[in-house]
Amino acid sequence: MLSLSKKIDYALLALSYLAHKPYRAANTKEIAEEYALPVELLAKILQKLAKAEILVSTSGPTGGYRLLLAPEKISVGAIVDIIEGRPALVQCMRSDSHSCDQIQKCTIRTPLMRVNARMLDMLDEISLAEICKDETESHLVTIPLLVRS
Amino acid sequence: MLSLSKKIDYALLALSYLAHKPYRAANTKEIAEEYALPVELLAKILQKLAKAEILVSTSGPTGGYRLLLAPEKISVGAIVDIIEGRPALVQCMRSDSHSCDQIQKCTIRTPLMRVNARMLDMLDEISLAEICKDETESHLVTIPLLVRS
DNA sequence: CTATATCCGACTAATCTAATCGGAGATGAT
DNA sequence: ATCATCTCCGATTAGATTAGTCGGATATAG
Repeated sequence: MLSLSKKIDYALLALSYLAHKPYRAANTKEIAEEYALPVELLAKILQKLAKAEILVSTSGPTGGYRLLLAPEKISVGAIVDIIEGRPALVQCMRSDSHSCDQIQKCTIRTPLMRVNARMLDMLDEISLAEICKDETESHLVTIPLLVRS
Repeated sequence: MLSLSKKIDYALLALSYLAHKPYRAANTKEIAEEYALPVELLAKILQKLAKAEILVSTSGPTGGYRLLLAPEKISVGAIVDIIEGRPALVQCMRSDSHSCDQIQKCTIRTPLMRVNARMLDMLDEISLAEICKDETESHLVTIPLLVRS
């Protein structure tokens, strides 16, 4: 219910990891171990991101993935889109299934589409940079506490 | 993935039906037939809404449900909350499960909580009245097309 | 040529959601 | 008073979605 899939979680974690290491390629195993994620699953996620040209991949030893765009240029909406397809509040708003089961008397479709649009807008407005930056913010919370005494 | 459950759909349909008939009680069967919904499932949904004092119920023949509040006073967020519990973008933000599986190195928790809060705010801002009103609005779209020739 | 990568489809397992079933407790109408 | 028609509630089954696994192909640095 209104939750992100684990795939999206994993994608965000991996992307934030890569955003912090822009100078070199990181491979699937390395990232999976960092966050204790299932390697094969993460692999497929990274493959999709590479195919969508969010990441570049290089094969062979010393290979791995690297961010292709600046974190500011990547939106959470785009990531969701790539990995799970465009989300929809209700099934009848998905690109595949056009018909509301048998509900032809549905009176709430139009307003719900507006809500749906608001949700998509929200996701598009959030950049990967925003998802990454808060390491520094939580440091700003921690350090004063250490300094206090 | 970021979708409402059918229970929520059914709840919104039922509530919009009741909003259009404020003068009398409607029973489960009547509403279920109107939208071709499974009766027993709808029954449980209405029961929850009644328990949460969104609806009042009266038993026996001629009984049924009636809206207790004006549609403007009921938010979609509240309905979601009653039927499925407070939604959360990721599991670790739910009131029950406090711990991120094994991911202690999670770097994205704080920013995601902010996104989560934005989503909840959005749901709280949308009233049942908004979900109901668009019958008239979609008429405003249709009529000019008919008038055109 | 070999070890280490990405890549990709098909499959199984686990979880979550939808729907059904059985039966108890009100209450208005006859 | 009893009967038909409701609400009410827990337990269970069925179905759909998501998570995770497996086997094998292709690329490449050393």
